[in-house]
Amino acid sequence: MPTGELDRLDIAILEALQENARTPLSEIGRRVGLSQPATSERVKRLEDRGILAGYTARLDAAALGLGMMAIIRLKTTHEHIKPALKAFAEMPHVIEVHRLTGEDCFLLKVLVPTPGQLETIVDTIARFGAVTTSLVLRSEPVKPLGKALLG
Amino acid sequence: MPTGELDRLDIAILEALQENARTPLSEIGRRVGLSQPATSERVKRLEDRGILAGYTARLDAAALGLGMMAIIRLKTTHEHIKPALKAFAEMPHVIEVHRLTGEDCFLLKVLVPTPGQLETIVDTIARFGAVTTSLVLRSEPVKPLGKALLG
DNA sequence: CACAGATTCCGTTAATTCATCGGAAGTTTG
DNA sequence: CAAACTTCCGATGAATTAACGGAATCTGTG
Repeated sequence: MPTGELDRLDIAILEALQENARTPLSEIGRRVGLSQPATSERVKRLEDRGILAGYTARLDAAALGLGMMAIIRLKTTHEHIKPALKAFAEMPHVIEVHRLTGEDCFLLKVLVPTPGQLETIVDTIARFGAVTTSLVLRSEPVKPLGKALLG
Repeated sequence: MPTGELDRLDIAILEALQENARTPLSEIGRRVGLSQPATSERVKRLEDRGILAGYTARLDAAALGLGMMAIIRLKTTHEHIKPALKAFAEMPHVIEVHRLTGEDCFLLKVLVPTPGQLETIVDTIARFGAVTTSLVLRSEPVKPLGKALLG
């Protein structure tokens, strides 16, 4: 069979695990119509295929005192890219780094406890180029990508 | 003690669970120097406090045929905000929605299998205002936010 | 058409992991 | 100083997962 084939059951299992990675396999199996061993085997196969890349805890940033999220865009020149990446890696509040096409070279997602911390980060990054910072007023809950697989 | 206090052990436990939410509690306990029941109790307390908000599977979007990530920014006017949010909720490829301060009102993260799908999404969103789309060339691995808690 | 090989499933059972309990040690409160 | 509280541990029972052997189905081939 081709590598990338997922049937309904696989998708349902992935959805269940994305919603709650601690749902017992017997419970998932019951929902999708499989026994616990069969469900276990499918999960293992999904892991082996690299589709299921791992399991992670969802932390509440606000409850951790990181109540402020910001998006930082950086427009810079080629020679700054490597040093910038290195600097980002060393900033614990920078939780996502994306290299982009278009006007801006990088888009960062940062979580900070205070505006002062954000200022420090922005100042550091501004050494590499032109920075645009936006506060996140509200985020919708991140969507599980089950439905995106059916199209 | 005040609600929001986390000691070294809590942070270590959260880090371990973020790295792999399926690590046995006995193993986590061994690493941080606690028994399995004590570790279990701390995890439960973190859950009750809302700090540990859940557990989720990490899926490999590329392996799922969603190899193209894009960032879409939308600049629009007040009356479009609610309908836009509703529309975003119905688009399975839109996996993150952030409302921003500044020039742009929304920032979206989308995962699509093909450029054609991206075009469809951009066209739909452009009905609400001015759209700026950037392809993501590369993403650094998302950083666990353990170190961000120490400062 | 039959038959080997492969795949995927099930039921059973062993191994692992988790939840619960009673009690000890240390801290805070009155 | 004692009572109440917290957090820990070890032990044990409950739940979950992993590892079988065998049945059913599908695939390709002589």
